[in-house]
Amino acid sequence: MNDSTIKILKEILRKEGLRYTKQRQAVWDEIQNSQEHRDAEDINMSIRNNGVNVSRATVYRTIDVLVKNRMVRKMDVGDGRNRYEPRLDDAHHDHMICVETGKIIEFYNEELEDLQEKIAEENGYMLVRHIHQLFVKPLKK
Amino acid sequence: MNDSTIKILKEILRKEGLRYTKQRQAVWDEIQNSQEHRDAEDINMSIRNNGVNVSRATVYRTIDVLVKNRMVRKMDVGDGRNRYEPRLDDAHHDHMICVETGKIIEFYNEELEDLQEKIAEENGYMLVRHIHQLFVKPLKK
DNA sequence: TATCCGAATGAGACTCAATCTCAAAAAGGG
DNA sequence: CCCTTTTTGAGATTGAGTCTCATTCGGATA
Repeated sequence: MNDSTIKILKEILRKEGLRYTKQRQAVWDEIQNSQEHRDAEDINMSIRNNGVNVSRATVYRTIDVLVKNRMVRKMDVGDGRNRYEPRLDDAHHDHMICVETGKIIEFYNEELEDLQEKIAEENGYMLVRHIHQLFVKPLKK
Repeated sequence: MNDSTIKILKEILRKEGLRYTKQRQAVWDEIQNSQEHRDAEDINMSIRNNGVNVSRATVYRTIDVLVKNRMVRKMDVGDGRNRYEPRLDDAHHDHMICVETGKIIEFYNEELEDLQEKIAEENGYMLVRHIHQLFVKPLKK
């Protein structure tokens, strides 16, 4: 929607040797314009509701490019459907999932990040990325 | 295979109101006798190779019972196939997965465990369980 | 030990997210 | 506008996991 992210998308596509299409723009707009953690079907439906028609295949194909280029974060909540969230200018964070309500809470803890790197190094490795989800339930109910 | 774990399995099944069957024993034996992180298909094939015939449905059904009763740990490596490992007398640990070799390394860090509980509590929740995987690559290559 | 009934099993159908196929449509450089 | 190459879309396919239901089996009881 806004000019600066259109430019960013075009730049990425150029770098990847891919063409700029309205479908790819629509997918990126849709993800970008929501801070929620949505699945592909959800994203696909919203695009359709906005009047654009993008096939499922294209949604997945575009998400792959966006994930590869760090525009979108793919998260596995453990229920078989991946969730996606925009990560433009977005600091890294992990997720806490309430097992009672399904609510997803984002968190970031510096100490935790450092500790993970330290653990990897102690084992002779360097950290590339990590998956970290805390499944929680409300205190005192 | 060995008497003590047969007893444990029987005890769990009794507690769950389930019957002791050779299929359930075969699934548990198969998981228990390997320290690897194997998927259901792999476990199923090994059982067949040992001469017992257990259906896929039964393998999954039995694994569910074993997971529920903390005999087996189910882990999501993020590739669409869950892996299972025995956890009898086994302390909790997380996993580090080498993105170059696919090797899975187990690790445990007390500080990390404490920190997660602390983070959950700071947000008004209590930790039920967590998924934590470090994707790593070898240092200096 | 034989009987009996509810539980367990197996074969294969089904689900559902995700990927693949390939003919038709569109991008974009010249 | 043309032409080549990429992209798209509709629907087929994959694959892990679940479900169905007729048949088999466990094990409590007599």
